Amino acid sequence: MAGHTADITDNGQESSARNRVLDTATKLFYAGGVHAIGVDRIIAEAGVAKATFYKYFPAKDELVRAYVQNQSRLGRAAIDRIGERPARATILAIFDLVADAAAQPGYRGCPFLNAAAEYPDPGHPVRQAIGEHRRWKHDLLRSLLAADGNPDPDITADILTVAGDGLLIASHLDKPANLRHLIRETVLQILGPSAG
Amino acid sequence: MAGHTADITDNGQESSARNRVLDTATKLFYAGGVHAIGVDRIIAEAGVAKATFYKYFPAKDELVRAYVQNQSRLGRAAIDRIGERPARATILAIFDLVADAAAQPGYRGCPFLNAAAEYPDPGHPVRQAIGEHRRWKHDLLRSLLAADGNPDPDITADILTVAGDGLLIASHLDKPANLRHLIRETVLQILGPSAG
DNA sequence: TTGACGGTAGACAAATCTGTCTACTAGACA
DNA sequence: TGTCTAGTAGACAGATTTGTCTACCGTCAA
Repeated sequence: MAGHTADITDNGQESSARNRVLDTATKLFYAGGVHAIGVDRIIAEAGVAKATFYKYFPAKDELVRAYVQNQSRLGRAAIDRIGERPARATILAIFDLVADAAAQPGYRGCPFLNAAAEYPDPGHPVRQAIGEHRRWKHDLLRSLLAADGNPDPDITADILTVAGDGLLIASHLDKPANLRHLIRETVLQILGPSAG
Repeated sequence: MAGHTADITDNGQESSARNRVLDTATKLFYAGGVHAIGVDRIIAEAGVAKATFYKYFPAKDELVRAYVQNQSRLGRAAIDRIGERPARATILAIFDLVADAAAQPGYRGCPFLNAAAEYPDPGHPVRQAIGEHRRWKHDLLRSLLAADGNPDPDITADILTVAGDGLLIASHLDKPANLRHLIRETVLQILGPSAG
C-alpha cells in the first residue's frame, strides 16, 4: 500500500521507452504530487522524445492512471514477498510494511491517498483505479480475518482499513516516536485475543 | 477537523474584500484542490480586483496558509459548539462530527489531509499550519482522555488520532454503509470499558 | 479642498502547461 | 534494396499560471 519509490516497472515485455516514462513518473509523482509535476519534466528525466511519450500516454491523466496502477502492482508485490504464514501473522506483517516504508528516505505517505486528494471527481479514471486497489486490499484483509477465525470479518476489515489509513497518515504527518509499537498496539487491539 | 464548506469567515473586523477572498478560496480550495484552483478564478468569484488580492495575500501560498488556518478555526468552532459534556461523551461527539460532515453535499474528506498531500516539503508554511492544527487536536484528545480516567492518555491519543484520520479517509473514499456505527464501534473499542 | 485610504478594472510580462506536428535516425526483416 | 517500426529532437500553438503595474473612483477626515 505504501510508496515503493525506486523499484523497477518490469511488467513483462513492454516497450523500454514506455517503462522509462512510467518509472520516472512513479518517482516524480510520488515525490512531488501529480499536478505539480509537468509532463515536460518527466520527458526530460526519462530521456524520451515527446512524440514517444504521447504515443504511449495520449493524455497526462492516462499516465497518472498508469502510475496509480503501477503503485498498486508494487504494493501487491510487497505483500506477496511476505510469503506463507498463518493468517494473523500475515496481517501483522502487512501492517509492518507501513513502518518499513516510513523508514525509507523519500517517504511521503500513501501514494493512493495523496493522488486521491488531487482528484475531486469520484468518477474520474484515476479515482476508480484508486478504488480498485482499495477494494482489493479490503477483500484481502477480510479473507485473512475469516481465516483467523474472526467472528465478523466484514466489519473488522472495515476497522482494519481505517486503522491502516490512519497509520499511513500518522507515519507521514506526525512521525510518532515508536511507530512499530503503535502499529502493533493498534492492530492487536482490533484483532482481539488470539483464536488459538 | 472535517470540511465546513460554506461557513462565514467572520474573524473580527477584517477587511470586507479580504474576507470575500478568503471565503471564496476556502470554498474553491476545498472543493477542487489547491493547485487546481488558480488565483484568477478566486479573484473573479470573489468579485475583487487583482491589486486588492495581492495587497492582502502577496503570494498564493500565503492565501493557502490562511485557508488552512481558516479551516482550523472552523473545525475548532464546530467542536466548541458541542458544549459542556462529560469527557467521554465529548470525545464521541467530536468523532460524530465526521459523520455530520460526511453527510453534507460537497463533502470531500479532510481539508488538512488533502492540503498536506499537495505540499511535499514538511517545512513549508502550509505544512506547518497543518501541523499546528493536528497538534492542537491531539492535545485536546489527550486531555479529554485524561479527564476520562484513561490509564495512558498519550498512547491512546495517538491511537484515537489514527482512528480519526482513518475514519475521515473511509468516509470520503469508501463511504461505508453504516458510518455512524463504524465510528462508534471504532472509538468505543479504543476507549475501553467506561471508567464510571 | 486636499489628501489618504480602500477598492475597481484590466493590461501586461514571463513562465509554464498540455498537446500537435514535422523531420530525421537506426535497426529488423523480407 | 526497400519497408516497417520504434524512437529522437525540437519547434510550435494555445491556453493558463502567478505576479506587477497603471489609471481611475468614492469616501471620509483634517
